[in-house]
Amino acid sequence: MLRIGKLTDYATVVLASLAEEPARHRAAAELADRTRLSHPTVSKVLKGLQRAGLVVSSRGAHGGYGLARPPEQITAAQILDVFEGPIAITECSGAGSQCGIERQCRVGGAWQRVNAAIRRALEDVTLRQLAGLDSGALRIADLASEIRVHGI
Amino acid sequence: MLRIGKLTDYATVVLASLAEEPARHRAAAELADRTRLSHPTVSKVLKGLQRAGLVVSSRGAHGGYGLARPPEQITAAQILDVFEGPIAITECSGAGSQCGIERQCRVGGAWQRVNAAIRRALEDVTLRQLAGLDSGALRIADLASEIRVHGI
DNA sequence: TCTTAAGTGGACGAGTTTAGTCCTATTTGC
DNA sequence: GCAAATAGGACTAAACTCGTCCACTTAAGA
Ligand code: FES
Ligand code: FES
Repeated sequence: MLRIGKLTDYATVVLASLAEEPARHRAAAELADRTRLSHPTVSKVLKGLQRAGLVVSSRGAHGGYGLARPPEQITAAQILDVFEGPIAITECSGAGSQCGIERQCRVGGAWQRVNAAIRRALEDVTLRQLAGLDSGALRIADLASEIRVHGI
Repeated sequence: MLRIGKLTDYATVVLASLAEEPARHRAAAELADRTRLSHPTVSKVLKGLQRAGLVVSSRGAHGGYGLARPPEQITAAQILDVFEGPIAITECSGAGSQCGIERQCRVGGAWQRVNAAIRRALEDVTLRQLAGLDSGALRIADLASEIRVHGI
């Protein structure tokens, strides 16, 4: 149903790899090796993440990338924003939207609420959780995933 | 961030239009007029919805489309499924996925949980709510939208 | 100082997906 | 039989995604 781009998926994998040892910096080539992705692609992903402020970089020989913050302070929503852009679930949201039928359509508002709800859910998920580093990580399948929307 | 296709958006608008008077059938041309969309597009959308079982059709002169069920029995998730397909939030989910790095990647599981959470949220939203027909519809902006994910 | 290993930025093209239109066949009411 | 309507599918044009590549910059170390 809903889809995120491959780039975002790659970003998650790369970040998860970095999260294993948050203190250490790693070169793009090393990350490419660990994640089994091609070097140019990992490089592109990291460039985006750096511009977004999720990772910090050091140039020159012995350079590399590291997490800008501890894994529990990086959320899925932040990762999504990097490559998916600020686009909302529907075209008709926010300023400058050229929907054309906004007048006779009351649907827009409801979708935006759904959108906001999803966003909040994504903000509750941290990189630490995505990377499976949480204490309860191994029992992940047993935990109850409870999600609820009130008053859409 | 996450995006749904225009077709899905159109489908919602058309269904909302049908939901205003669930009992009556309407021709595609009339719906096109109401929604300010082009006739071929509305037609395509309705064909899809019919195949998915969300609307029923009658052919021949004086034919038209009507909701297959009352608006409160049609969910946002069902509408999404029609045009967005069964694809999940990431490529690496379910059978036949050719991710290639599944082995060294623990991220997949977490994304699937996020995906499931979003899906449940969408299943809680009915067409009646999307169309703004609910009793509290006019106060929609005041209601608290509460969404939460536990134990991702 | 010079070399080399890294990141930075942007451009590019192939491939895929989406959106919208059109045409033809089929069904039904008059 | 004719007109009005849906059904199905083919088709094209446009948009977007992805992955790659190249020229440039920065810094470490011999
Ligand atoms: S479809 Fe654009 S505002 Fe409703
Ligand atoms: S990226 Fe495919 S399983 Fe993790």
